[in-house]
Amino acid sequence: MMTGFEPHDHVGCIADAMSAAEQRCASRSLRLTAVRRQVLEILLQEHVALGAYDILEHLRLAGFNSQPPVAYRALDFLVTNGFAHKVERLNAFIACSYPGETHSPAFMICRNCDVVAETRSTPVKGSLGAAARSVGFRIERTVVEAEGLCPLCQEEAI
Amino acid sequence: MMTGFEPHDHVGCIADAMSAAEQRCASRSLRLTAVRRQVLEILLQEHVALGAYDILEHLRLAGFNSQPPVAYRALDFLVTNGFAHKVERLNAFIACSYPGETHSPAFMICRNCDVVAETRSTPVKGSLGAAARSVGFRIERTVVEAEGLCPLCQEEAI
DNA sequence: AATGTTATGTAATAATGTATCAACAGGTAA
DNA sequence: TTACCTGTTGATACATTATTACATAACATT
Ligand SMILES: [Zn+2]
Ligand SMILES: [Zn+2]
Ligand SMILES: [Zn+2]
Ligand SMILES: [Zn+2]
Repeated sequence: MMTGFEPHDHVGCIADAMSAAEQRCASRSLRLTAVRRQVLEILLQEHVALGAYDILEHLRLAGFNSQPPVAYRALDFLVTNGFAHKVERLNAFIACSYPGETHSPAFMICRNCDVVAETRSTPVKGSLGAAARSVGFRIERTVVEAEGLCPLCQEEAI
Repeated sequence: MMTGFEPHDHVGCIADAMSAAEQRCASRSLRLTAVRRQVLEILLQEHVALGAYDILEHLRLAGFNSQPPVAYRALDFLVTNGFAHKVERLNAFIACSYPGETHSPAFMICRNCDVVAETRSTPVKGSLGAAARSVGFRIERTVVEAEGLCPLCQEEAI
């Protein structure tokens, strides 16, 4: 059930995510405008994280003549509403692999090929949560990212 | 044993860290040069994360006429050798609270007052480690950061 | 239609991070 | 000593990432 490293039906993967986004926006009366839809599609094309300026390039190829704030706003919308995440380690963005389910994402980032896989994490249940409780820190959001080598790049490295 | 949120002997906290750094550098034949020492002292002054350009300002106040690469190089040295960490969420750096012990750090970041507390994490033992094993991803380094409200800022918010 | 709200367009700028190369200092080995 | 190697520093320029500010446009409510 891991996207990213394992091969999978990527066309379906994209279609599912888009229709999930449609429905979710409809039911919450969020406006999935042209720019936002386009940015989400761009992110869904690949399981790598794209920088805001990568997004901008793709937007221009798609006929939008956009400046940086346009990309950042669309990304902010997608992140805020759970359709995408920011990968802090890369200052870049990636489509969510589990849209519709509220969750704390965790990422595995291959330092060689830049593929990113998302999984769900439960950081509040682990040592971090214990530390937070012991000092009275109230966790609102967590960033959990692992950097390393994906299965394919491990083979190559041999 | 948590620095950052809890009051503590900060002068001793700084002195301990500096002498630990001295010894460690001596025993490993690492060169704790003037710039590196100064940057570490700057970081140790406060339990907040400082950006590279904040460091540069402090360096200039201390009589160094330094350009960006100087700060980044010194920070890289400190991070590589375990004297400091980068807080990815903030694109900023903080002195290590557990120097001398190799560890995976985790941070609690107050979104209101910017105080950062470091604790140790064991991400490989939790759900992230399980996910990594199940797909064959080899973790080399982890980023674990929690954003929220520190005890003091929770009180204020009432 | 009038109004308030949300989203977009655009220019300029700020903040963060790198590449490059010359100069310099310490150690090592003829 | 001299020559050489290595790591560190100084300095300029450049590249990337992110935000501010303000004007315009689209949408919703009355
Ligand atoms: Zn997700
Ligand atoms: Zn890889
Ligand atoms: Zn540490
Ligand atoms: Zn606080």
